[in-house]
Amino acid sequence: MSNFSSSSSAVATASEVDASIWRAVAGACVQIPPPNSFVYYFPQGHLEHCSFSTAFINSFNFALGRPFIYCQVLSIRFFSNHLSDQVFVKITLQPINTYGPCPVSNAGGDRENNQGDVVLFSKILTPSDANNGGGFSVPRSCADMIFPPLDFAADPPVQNLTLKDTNNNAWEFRHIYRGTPRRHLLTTGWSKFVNAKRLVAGDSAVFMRKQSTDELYIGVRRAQRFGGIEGQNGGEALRAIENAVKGMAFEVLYCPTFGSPDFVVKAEKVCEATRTNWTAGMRVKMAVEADDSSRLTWSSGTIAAVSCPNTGPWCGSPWGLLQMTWDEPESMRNVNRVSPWQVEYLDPTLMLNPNFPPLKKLKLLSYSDMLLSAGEGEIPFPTAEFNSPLFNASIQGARLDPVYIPTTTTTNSQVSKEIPDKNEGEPERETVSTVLSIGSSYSDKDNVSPPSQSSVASATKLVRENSFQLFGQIIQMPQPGEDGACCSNAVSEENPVIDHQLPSPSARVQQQQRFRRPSDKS
Amino acid sequence: MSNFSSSSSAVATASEVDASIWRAVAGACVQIPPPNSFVYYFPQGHLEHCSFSTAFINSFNFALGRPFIYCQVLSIRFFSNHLSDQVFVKITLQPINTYGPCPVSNAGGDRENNQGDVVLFSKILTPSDANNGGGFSVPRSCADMIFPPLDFAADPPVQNLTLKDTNNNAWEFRHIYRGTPRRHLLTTGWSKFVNAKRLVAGDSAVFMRKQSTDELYIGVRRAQRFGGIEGQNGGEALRAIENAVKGMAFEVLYCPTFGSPDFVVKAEKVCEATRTNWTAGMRVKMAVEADDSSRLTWSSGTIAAVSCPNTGPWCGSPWGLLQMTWDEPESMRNVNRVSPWQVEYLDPTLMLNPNFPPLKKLKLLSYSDMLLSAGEGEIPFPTAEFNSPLFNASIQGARLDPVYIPTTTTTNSQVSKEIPDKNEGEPERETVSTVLSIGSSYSDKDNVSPPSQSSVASATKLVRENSFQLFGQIIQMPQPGEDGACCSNAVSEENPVIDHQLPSPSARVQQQQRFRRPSDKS
DNA sequence: TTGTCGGCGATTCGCCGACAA
DNA sequence: TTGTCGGCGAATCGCCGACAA
Repeated sequence: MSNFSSSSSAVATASEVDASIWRAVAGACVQIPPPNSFVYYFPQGHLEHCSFSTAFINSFNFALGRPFIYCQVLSIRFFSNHLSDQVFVKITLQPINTYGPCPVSNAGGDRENNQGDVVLFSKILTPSDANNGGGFSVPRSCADMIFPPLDFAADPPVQNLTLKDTNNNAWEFRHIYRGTPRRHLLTTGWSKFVNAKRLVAGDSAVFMRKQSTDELYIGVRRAQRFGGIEGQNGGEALRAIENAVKGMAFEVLYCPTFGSPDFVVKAEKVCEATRTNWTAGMRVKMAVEADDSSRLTWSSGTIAAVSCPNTGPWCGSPWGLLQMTWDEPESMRNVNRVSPWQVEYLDPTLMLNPNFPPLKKLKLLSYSDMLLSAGEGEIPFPTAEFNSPLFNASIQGARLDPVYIPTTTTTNSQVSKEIPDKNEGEPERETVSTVLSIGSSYSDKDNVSPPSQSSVASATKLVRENSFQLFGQIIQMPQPGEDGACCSNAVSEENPVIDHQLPSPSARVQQQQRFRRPSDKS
Repeated sequence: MSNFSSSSSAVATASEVDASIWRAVAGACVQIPPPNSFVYYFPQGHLEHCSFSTAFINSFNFALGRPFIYCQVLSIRFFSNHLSDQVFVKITLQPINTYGPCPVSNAGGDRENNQGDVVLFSKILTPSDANNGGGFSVPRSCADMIFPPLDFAADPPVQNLTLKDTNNNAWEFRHIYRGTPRRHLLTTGWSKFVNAKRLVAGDSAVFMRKQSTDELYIGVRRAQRFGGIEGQNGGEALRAIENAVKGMAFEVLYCPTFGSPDFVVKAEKVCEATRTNWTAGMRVKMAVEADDSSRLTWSSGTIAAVSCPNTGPWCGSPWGLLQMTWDEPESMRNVNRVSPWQVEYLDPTLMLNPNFPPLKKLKLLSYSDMLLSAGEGEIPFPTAEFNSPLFNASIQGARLDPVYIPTTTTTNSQVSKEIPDKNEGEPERETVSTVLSIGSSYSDKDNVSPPSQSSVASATKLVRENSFQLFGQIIQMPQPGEDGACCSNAVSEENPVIDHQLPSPSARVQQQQRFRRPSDKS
């Protein structure tokens, strides 16, 4: 390879990973659309995922013609990076130019394969897990759910476990049940693992068991650190966009990371979410994972603003439409803006229901919170990757403080300063502080309590709005006095240049949704 | 910071670095054009430096209009990455639309500041340095040149040294002179440094001393590994190109790395280099650093092909014009293509002149003067940094003094490179007749007579100035006669000895002569 | 001159209950 | 139930000449 053609991908070498293991490690919040399903591809999100600067994203002219591209998923391949154990996925997409009706929601499409086969338990590493003593405190439920049962007749009960990581390397751990009071511990082998994977307190270990084969796996999730996402090479991303615009099949690469949402979204999710009249002040919730990944919890917040660029390449895009103020800002630190399909409207009438699931405040804030907060120093965290132990040798004398500080002044203490967002170079992003209507309201379907977008439906009818055409149209500030049925009228009748309709996931589709800019006559 | 505006640069946090320290760490082959000088900016090289894929680079339409942009340097700022200690530079450029004649060479422009103030010694870490025992074998010359003198009356002579890294962190090392036979060692503190910087065998440590203040510094150069260059964010690079095309000032970021040449080149170097009629079969040499960075040596090779795109955005660009076949492919592994200004034509008539390099010209120059003044005059500087081949545990006998002074009267050329060989025992001496050495061998300044630079300069002047249409013209591929007319004349007439009887520094096996006729036997 | 090795201390590492939280 | 601590072995780390290369 020549130095003039260094095409080394940022992903380096990687292994293909079993889909069910991949999903377990990626987390329940990550939904990868299945092959053959229909999706919207958001180049803007792709570029953000590749760490392109806001200035670049907002100003570069891609000659897109539209801020999203309707596609069919051709193939999905799951991977794990050899160096970091970071999981990522390669999705091949085929742009579809025929905008037919919304594809019918494929029931169970999200869980098309035997995901239920994998039992998992994840734990955020405590300082004791990561630094001290070389052992790992196994939560009881983890031992019960994942590990083979111990022979409790023995004294102490002990066994050796062999777990495979996502790159199919085997790791041996000594699992013992001892102490007073008794508890499960991983001892011998754990320290090697921690050092080899460069884990620090705040990272997570994901223990998994395939029920069909009783094989054990261990995955790694890293806490948010500096250094950014190792996503697709920027050039490859631009190539992908180029191909997408031409209508050619293209490949994208997505690394699930907290705060970096997927930019390939099931079409029906987009359709459904953009029907809601999102307005500032609305209460919404967003699914986040519980600490042990066993279930989803909700993080609630208020829409601070609904803003959408009215010029530039992303004119009219719903991507990142909602600026949020979260009830627990610490745990949602990097999630200031979300797209409509990521959240769910909270009906105030339901909110008052005492049966509404109360928020779990405590756990989510524990380690990740400390890791990301700037001020207090309760726990000496090695936050900078620079300080994470690479070799055993480096941490000598560091029982409590693995951070080696050079002898004099060092600036490593600048843990995680929150970087102010200058919004430099950002084009006119119109902030609509009052009321916006996107699309029309509709009502049907009864509310269901489990995490489902469908609950939006019943809630939406309470919001009545003026005409706001979502995609590409200049946003009109609605008049507070106007209320009522103007919405559907305005959109469906005022605009003669409706060449494509937003595909709707079900037969209840209405004709008001416009996905194309009037000026974009294809 | 929002997840929708993650503008974190790939460079993360960094410190500004003193220019002279920066240059020492970057290496003598890296020439940063001084402020106010005139340069050519090569977007193609910039994209390659940012690890854009070849496919992207060759196909993306930048609407450049030209494959290079004439600019004036507005400002230069030197940095060091906090995490990797990697040095990089930010250059602000102002495109100049008036294409006047080639700017006159600004004498001394390369050495605008007090670079001679810094004495340096670099050493490639052996496995013992990096892994075993936690100590570092200090080459004698390093101790003599860089460290404060020990009190040799003590037993053992010992002192504590405080060195600052490029991020201004201080590191303490115990420097002791002990063992039988006596030698300099760094013991306590070294292991911490190695682990903190994540150094491995094959990486280099650069020891420096500012003569004016007697301050000590230590820098790090990493061996080539996978993972690629952490250059500018791809988006920022594209922004830069966009601005450049518009004629607006723009900023580029360059990380010196072996095999990734600078894409901001002094205008006169480009002009001069592109005057030559480059043809396949030509013999050229390229300056590379010696192991200890004390001087430059030359790597010679043959132009395998001269190729230039005649379509696309880079039509007619001289960037990467020359495809090379190096005499020592191992050390030039990632340098398959070079640009004309990186190499120097080897005129066969001069090469074979027995009086060619008067070896005693530079003997009065100090160590650092050699290194830092090497770019003086007409010597074209390459932008590649020399790194030794990767180490593995079995490599034996990596030397720091590869210069062997021929003992016969025909001291017309220097033997230069020593390639560590996997075979145990004697490393093979690669004797390359075309290799010149600039600067002196260390320590015995009075005994060694390095070749003068003037001889090199004279060689340059003999490069014939045929009409090579540089800018935008399709390059004609000359018909290279196997040997070229001038070559055969020169060889037979001047000095056939070189080809067949190069003086060998010792009784060691003489390796194949790579100049012109490899099949010749000794 | 200097890279590697075997040797031997001194120093961690890493396993263990004991405690609370 | 489980995070952290002090304690104590035991296994490294790391300093040292001794050798060659």
